[in-house]
Amino acid sequence: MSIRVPDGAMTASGGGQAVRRRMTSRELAIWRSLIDTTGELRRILGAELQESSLSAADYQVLLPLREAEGARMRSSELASTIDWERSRLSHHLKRMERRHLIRREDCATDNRGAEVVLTAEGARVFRRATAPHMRAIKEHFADALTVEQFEALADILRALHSHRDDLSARTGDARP
Amino acid sequence: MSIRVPDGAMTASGGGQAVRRRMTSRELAIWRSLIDTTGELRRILGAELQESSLSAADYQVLLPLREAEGARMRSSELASTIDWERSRLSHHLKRMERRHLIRREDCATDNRGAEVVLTAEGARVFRRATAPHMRAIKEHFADALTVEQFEALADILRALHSHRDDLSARTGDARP
DNA sequence: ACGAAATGATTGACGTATCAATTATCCGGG
DNA sequence: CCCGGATAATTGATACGTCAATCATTTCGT
Repeated sequence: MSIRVPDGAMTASGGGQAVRRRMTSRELAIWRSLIDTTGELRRILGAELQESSLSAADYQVLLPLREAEGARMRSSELASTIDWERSRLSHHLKRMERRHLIRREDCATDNRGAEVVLTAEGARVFRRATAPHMRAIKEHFADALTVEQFEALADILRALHSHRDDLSARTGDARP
Repeated sequence: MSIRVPDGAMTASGGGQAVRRRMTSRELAIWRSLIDTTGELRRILGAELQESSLSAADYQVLLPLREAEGARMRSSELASTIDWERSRLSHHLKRMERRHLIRREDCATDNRGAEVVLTAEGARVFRRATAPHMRAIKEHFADALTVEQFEALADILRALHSHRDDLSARTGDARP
């Protein structure tokens, strides 16, 4: 295994024109492994969080809410902070409100708007979930890698980001 | 690139005892970036596949089915091939059958069993989806990385795998 | 000041994922 | 032979994500 790749020219991230060579089966295998592995990590971490009666989605919502001034945020601001579609957030807040983790109030300065407020219950559940969640991330992810691997991964993620930016700049489709 | 690793003590993957140090905020940030980035890639690739009227899940099911002898497989074999829970597969097959992508037949040698059969329609849709899907993976993923980054990523995924194996060996919980 | 376009947020429909429970069949020990 | 446990697969309940459509309010151009 491990084929010598001619590396025809450039790999985007800074390069100009499109890349012509075909994807190798090794690259494809790495892609699949990446998707499978991160998928499994998601699943495991989600299951661990569940023991604190929170889903990964709940956690994502509660995290910025907890940091916010007065533990409250405009719904749309929250959506853009965690990069969710508005409707997704709306559905999710409904479920979280039913469980008394958050509360929705009308916004004083804009009658269309809604404010999401962290409840005492929500804060309590979140606080209890944090340490075990961090421990789980450490156990299943951070403890697996060397310092060098972390740096390499950060580099790879940077490359993927800037590639994505290049692509959306080229086609001019920033998704709302 | 390719740094000599001092291998200070252990980073699980082969090491014995637990690691005591806390997770750094940088490691946490890399974790979040990994999850976000792969999540977005999933989303993008899923949306692209949709244009061929397939979901990512459909594709995962159809891929091994297409390779199989006679384009048919025992349901449980399919499940373990793609590492899905049986009930997940069952639900999904019901939906795919409704769309005439697959068909279910009784198994001749085991009356409990079911065989999943790829239909002509299923084969056709899958065939048409393949090339655009590969192109999308290349465009959004493979084209972003250098050869060195691919090798580093493969190495990282290997480390995560063997770490997971260590963990489940230690706690003896192979998930069924 | 008025009406059209933009904005903030919600809803309904549908597909998908997970868990627990259920049904039907197979198989091996007594 | 037959009974109990293992195995194959499905079902129902519930939570989650996406899309398109909707509704109310605000903003802006003229």
